[in-house]
Amino acid sequence: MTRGKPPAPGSSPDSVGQLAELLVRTSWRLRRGSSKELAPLGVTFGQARVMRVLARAPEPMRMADLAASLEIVPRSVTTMVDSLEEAGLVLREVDPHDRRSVLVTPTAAGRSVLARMDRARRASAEDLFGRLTDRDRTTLLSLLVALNADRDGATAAPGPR
Amino acid sequence: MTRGKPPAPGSSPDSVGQLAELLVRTSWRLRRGSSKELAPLGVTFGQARVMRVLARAPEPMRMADLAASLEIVPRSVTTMVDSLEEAGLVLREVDPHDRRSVLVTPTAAGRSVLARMDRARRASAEDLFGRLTDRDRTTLLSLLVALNADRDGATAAPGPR
DNA sequence: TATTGTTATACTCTATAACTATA
DNA sequence: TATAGTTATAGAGTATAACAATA
Repeated sequence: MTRGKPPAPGSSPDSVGQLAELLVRTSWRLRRGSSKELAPLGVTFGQARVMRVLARAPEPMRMADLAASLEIVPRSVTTMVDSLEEAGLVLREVDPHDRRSVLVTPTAAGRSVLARMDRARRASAEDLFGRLTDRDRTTLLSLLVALNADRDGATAAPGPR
Repeated sequence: MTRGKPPAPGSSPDSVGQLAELLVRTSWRLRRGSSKELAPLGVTFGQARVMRVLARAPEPMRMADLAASLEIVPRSVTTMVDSLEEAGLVLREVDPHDRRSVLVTPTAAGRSVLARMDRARRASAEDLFGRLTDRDRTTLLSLLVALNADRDGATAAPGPR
């Protein structure tokens, strides 16, 4: 279990513990802030994430791919897409190539709301990250990328194991 | 809305958006990993956080202080302490100085389980942060501290506003 | 048989509001 | 009146298992 140099016996008493606590706390703040800004638009944080992924995809996405992309279980996507569909922001279609699959596409209304959602999301993110210098933000970004590196390929989705 | 230099027109298309997404994703991974390691001990992630805060406090804590310290609403603490009390890990006592308040203390059993919880929590954190060098971890820590800085005093608890 | 998405069910965490008991 | 903690209620998100339709 001796990786790089984590278990250095007496150096840092609980450095990773502190990191973990701060990371969770910061993320939670961000989520809370975003939720508050997104509420007037009638979408939740999770639904906004779905829309963002859909907007970036060049083609309609299958439910399973959406789940993998969001790193959540497929069941969770069902509920989110249900809500988005009810709100008229996305469209569910059967994949003609594989009739088991469902393809999700943003509607015109969805694309129109998306801009406002992005602005709301960005406003709350800016509110948090705005207090860092450009350089610090770049550093933070690269550290987060490093933390997520190996896994993106291997353990993208939680999956029932 | 012009803060430091966030809205620099064409520099970073969606740097804060990326940061936000990665932060949430990383935190979620950490939480999922910790939950898995804590499950055999019969405690949830939130309950483990409560125990950690209690263990660090020099004296028994009131429910309200616990809530503020965890940045959650008092109501949420009630459920967590309920579970911990049922499991015999903490004790609820009426504050003799103010009989409206409830003081929470870890029991002997609680303190004994706490070591194992900390080990479980740390194992999953190490699993994530272990891939960073000591220097990078220090950098990340200071960035996270900076992100949480001003607020600690001002908006510690979400509070009903 | 395996896979896709769903229904069914349950749990954690959160939030708001109303209530009780103290102060 | 105000505060501390609770009950009551509701909603978001997650997980697991079982099922129907399709491959």
